[in-house]
Amino acid sequence: MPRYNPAEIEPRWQAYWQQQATFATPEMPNIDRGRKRYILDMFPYPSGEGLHVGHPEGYTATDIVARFWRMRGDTVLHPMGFDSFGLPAEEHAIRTGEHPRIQTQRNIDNFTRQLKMLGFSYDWNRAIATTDEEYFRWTQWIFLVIYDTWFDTERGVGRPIDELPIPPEVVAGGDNAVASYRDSHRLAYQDDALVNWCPALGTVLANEEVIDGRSERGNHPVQRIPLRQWMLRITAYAERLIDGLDDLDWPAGIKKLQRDWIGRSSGAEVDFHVVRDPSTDGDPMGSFAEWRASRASSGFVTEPADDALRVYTTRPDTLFGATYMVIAPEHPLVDALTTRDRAEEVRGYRDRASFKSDRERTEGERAKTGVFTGSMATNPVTGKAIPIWVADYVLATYGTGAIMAVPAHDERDFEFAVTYDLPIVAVVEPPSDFEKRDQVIAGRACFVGTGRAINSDSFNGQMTEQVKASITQQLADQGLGRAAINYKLRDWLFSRQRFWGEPFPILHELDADGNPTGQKRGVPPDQLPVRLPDLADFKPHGRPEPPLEKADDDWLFVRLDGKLHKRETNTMPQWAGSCWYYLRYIDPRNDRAIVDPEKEAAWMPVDLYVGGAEHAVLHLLYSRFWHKVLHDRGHVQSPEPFKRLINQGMILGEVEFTGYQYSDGRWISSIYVRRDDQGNRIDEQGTGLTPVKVEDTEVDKQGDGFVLKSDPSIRVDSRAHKMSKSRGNVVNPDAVVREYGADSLRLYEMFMGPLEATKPWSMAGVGGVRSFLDRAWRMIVDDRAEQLCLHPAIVDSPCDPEQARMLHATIRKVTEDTESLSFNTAIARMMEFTNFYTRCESRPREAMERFVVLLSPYAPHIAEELWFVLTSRDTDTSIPCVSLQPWPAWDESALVQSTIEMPVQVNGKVRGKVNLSPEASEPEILAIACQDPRIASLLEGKTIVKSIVVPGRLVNLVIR
RNA sequence: GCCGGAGUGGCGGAAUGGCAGACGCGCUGGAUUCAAAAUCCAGUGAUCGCAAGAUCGUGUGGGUUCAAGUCCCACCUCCGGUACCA
Repeated sequence: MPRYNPAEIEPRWQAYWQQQATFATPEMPNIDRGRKRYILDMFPYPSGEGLHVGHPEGYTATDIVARFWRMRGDTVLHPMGFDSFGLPAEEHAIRTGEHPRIQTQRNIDNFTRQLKMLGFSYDWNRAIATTDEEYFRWTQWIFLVIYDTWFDTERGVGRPIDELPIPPEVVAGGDNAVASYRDSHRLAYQDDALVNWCPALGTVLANEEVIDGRSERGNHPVQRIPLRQWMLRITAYAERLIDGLDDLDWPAGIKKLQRDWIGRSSGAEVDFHVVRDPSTDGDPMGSFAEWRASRASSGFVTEPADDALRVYTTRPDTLFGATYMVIAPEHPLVDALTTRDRAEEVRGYRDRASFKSDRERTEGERAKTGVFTGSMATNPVTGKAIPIWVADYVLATYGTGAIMAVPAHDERDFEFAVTYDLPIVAVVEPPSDFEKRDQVIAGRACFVGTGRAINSDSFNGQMTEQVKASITQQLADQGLGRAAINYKLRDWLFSRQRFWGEPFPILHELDADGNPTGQKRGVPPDQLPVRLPDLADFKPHGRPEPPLEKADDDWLFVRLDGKLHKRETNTMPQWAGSCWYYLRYIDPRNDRAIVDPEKEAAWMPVDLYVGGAEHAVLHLLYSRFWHKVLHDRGHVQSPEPFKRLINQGMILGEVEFTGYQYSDGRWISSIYVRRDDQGNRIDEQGTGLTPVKVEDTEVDKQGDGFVLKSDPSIRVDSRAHKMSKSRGNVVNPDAVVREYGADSLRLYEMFMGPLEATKPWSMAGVGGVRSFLDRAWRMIVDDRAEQLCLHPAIVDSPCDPEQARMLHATIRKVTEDTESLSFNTAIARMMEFTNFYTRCESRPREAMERFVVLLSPYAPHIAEELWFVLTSRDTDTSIPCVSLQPWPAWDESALVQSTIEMPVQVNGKVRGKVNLSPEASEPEILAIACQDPRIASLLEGKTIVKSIVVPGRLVNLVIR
């Protein structure tokens, strides 16, 4: 019996596509550039759990778009690959001793099987994995490009390191001085950074991988320790990364997220001269010279005057109100500024602050704490001495690590000043409608807005913006300050102490005794890739030292140009491979370059990029940064990698009903509603408020919420949650395909709602789209016949006008909705089509054929099978499969109706409907509307004050 | 706290300022069946009414408009992100 049987149809057509290479992409889009489409998915990390139903959501969307544009005659590049370096494979290796490569390959195979099972039209010949040596060879090569680049701030571009101008005094210092000068300008450099060391994971993490002082992965505690790390100077590209966003067709929210993450602010740097407090007899415990030296090594461009403490502020206009200063506990000048009598207290405070995790610092009330250093500084405009405090509400890593505190106009400073009884001087007059205006002026409240300057000498009366400019200018004239721009973005901590990552292509020079000379160099490109060594033991040793240190000497030591070198043993973070994979798909087997320049110019940029919003800042910012470096160095033509971006929404688990017992205005207990093996209900009293699962059939609507049918005192809350193993609400795509078929899974995920919305799963909904496919099948196939053959209602005669209207309106709606990625409404329209035509006793073949073509990007397997039946392809082998059919066009003339129904409103309420010709003129429409008996009776005895006729839509009569 | 996004039937959702609830799920009734499944047909926002129909209805309160789910103002709730960035 030829019933619709996806289990039989789907593997057969998948094999056919593979055999016929239906979706192979040409090397070059050999037609004009406007007709190429690069449609990209965020490639998955191949986890041991296999595909999650969230993956096929974005993948189906791009697959529909790819198939749609192919059918419209464009040349489409639609590839897939695997982001296969990553922690879980290494953790598995540590647990089992099995090499990560083996498990990774197994997972890739499983993912590939699952992706093929869903019928995606990827060009599998272009598949890549970031763990392939031939792939990471080029990841290493790009690192060498970054290492070989410095950022020319004057021109705003990255340039080769040998074009870096060397100041004469550096040249005078000899080769080593020149080398370290260059190193300090490279986009990839080593630095002693305060890093997030996670003892449980045995690695250092990026700021982005730490959430509330715990690791994003595994939720382990994270400590801050200083360690020599590789950094990428992404901050040099901050401005370019902001500017580049303008031309991108990305969701406004994501652009804003990136802008805020980069966090550009403009203001001024101000130098405060430091004086000792004459009331204390202490001398400083460190020297300014030492401090200046330490700042120089961390890349400061200009140095403050000898005895100056430099701050950054966005509000230089409030300088007259700066009544004290604060430096971060980690500020290098803390010792130098601390007087002997304050030493013990300051050291105690600093130690406490360093032991606090980020979580503790930000937890709870966040009450401001701090200690006085004993030193004073001179406010450069008032000339008054103001105290310098140490407090952990000032961050060492932003600005200069020190601030001028203006308690009258900054809420944090205000809070601190109140706590420690520091003076508060208002210098900006709040507008008259500001509630606490008088309290602000009296120094008893805080105002952060802008206004007219007061208590500011010659600046009094000027508006904030003007004062900012004038004070900055005055400070610059006196050499005490200058306009400055700051970014929240920090340089990218790029090394990891892991085994399962790309080794750095860097060699450290050793002297005759085997000690590092401090000189390093890149591995010559012809010696790439630097492969991972064979390790017998993957276990971390609990020290912040990379596992590759355990490698054999053969791997570890390299003789090059007569000198012995030790390899860098850190590995790159998982982001590295995903930073440029979109380029490799264009030319995946090229062994001379990352990508052929001609092909890159022809295919880039990516026209549509679909993936989860969790990558809004990290992956998408890192990728853009690498792309811009490659662009500056002439390796790619496109300035930006991803022209259009769409974030698919998260898929939640099925809606759960949860019951609570509520009494006397509070929760008294939770009620467990469960069933035993025999299906009998078990009730038990709990003590806490443990969530209680309730069957939805036991729930009754009452008022605003739900109650349990059997016991209305039990309130029921309905809500969908994130899918998680612990909640047991994870949906497995394999199981869905087994029960309903891949086409149903694809169609359901697109039918759930808008692509970008968060939406809960519903297995009944999958059944719904499956029954649509069943109906579509029975519309065309005679499922009662013995053989696979056409339904007897299929006829060769043309459509009647009504059928033609349905057909062409459907073509139009599906075309427009597919273009705008409104897949849910396109599917709804195809359902209407099917409902209409299954009621027709004769179904013209032309309508059926075009419908199947429309369906094919959405449900490609059943479409191929129905196309096969409709076109008798078994007898006429010249007919190509439906995936290669041209997309149908609609005929406007078929959409024209002889009469249309028009609602007639009286005073804005619909009171009747009239049928009339679409060409009727306004007076005609009005006349017909007033003749309608119901309308006429309402008009009796009234006058029409106004009448609105919207041709083709409605009539509204305003009467009195 | 701040920044995004969203609040529409029992549920997922649809609606260029122009008939609110397309399409699907669920539910109710009917046909078919020995029976069930499957399928097909009809109904399904609420209230009132035998009916024709009437009134109310898109988180809350105001406003603009002939006309508001849609635009404006204020507020509430939920979800996501972020966290002392001077």
